[in-house]
Amino acid sequence: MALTIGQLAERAGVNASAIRYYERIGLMPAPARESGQRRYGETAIRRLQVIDVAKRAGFTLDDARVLLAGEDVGAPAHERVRDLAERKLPEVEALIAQAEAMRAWLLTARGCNCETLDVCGLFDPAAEPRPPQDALALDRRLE
Amino acid sequence: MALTIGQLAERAGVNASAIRYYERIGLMPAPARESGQRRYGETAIRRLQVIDVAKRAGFTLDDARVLLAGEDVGAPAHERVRDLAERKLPEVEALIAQAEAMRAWLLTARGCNCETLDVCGLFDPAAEPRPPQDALALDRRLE
DNA sequence: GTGGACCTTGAACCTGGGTTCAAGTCAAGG
DNA sequence: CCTTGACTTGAACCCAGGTTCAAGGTCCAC
Repeated sequence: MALTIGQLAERAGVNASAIRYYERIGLMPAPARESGQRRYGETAIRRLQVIDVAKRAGFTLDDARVLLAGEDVGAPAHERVRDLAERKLPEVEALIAQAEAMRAWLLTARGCNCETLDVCGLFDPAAEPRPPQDALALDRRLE
Repeated sequence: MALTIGQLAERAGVNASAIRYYERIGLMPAPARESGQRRYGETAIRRLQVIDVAKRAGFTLDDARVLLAGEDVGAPAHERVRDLAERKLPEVEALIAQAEAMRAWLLTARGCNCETLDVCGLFDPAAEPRPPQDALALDRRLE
């Protein structure tokens, strides 16, 4: 029933080295060991799933730690979930706005007829793709 | 008429160290020098503007190099602009789709009532924020 | 008792787009 | 002469989220 790190990695669809990394940064608890090797229970799978979905929802691993830390203490999940979601929403909306501006610029750019970039209005400093004033740091973890 | 790197930096709204960096990676040409110091003409300002707008439109500095390299050779700009825009559009559209999925997930998450993450359907592996099949590397340079 | 598959550790490396630092050069002004 | 300020260089550092590597331990079957 107890899983090795390799088995857990396969079941959860992540890399074994990522699991060790999560342990290092305090995101996964240090599991029991048999002759030095980590042994995981079923709950570890769910925990990795939660981390994965949280990442894809735009949270950092730091956010995920907050999410999971309360779980260990027995605090109701919905408070943490709602709180984090509320905080992340404006960031995601800013990201969308910015991406839409990029898209608009690119659509215009497809019709460019300029001989040189010097005369191309697309590249004037006032040209569209402006970040919506608050630089968000979401970008780094979307893949 | 000739600008020092500090003057150019101020006029173009970038950091002097960024200009040196651009020179290092072949994005800005090495300018003439007076007793060891870089002296720039007016064209350098425009070039930095082009780089800035290109970045904001979602291009990498590598893309910008392609854009500008043709300029130096005298090739018509519109071909490069259109080409790059055409290539970048699907990436930006994928980014938008992904961000919209994140947004939808977060909106749902705001209504979470679960006692524990274990039972929360939001975190099931099939839960929404899925990248739209092609992992795009756009994320890293949006700010 | 040996081969191979798996596990362990810490440290170094990767990406992109720069920034920061130390140590040194140069010209002008007081 | 000495200071001040802007410039020069190469190298190291920053962010997040891991991956990769070297050197070694362990388990099981053949």
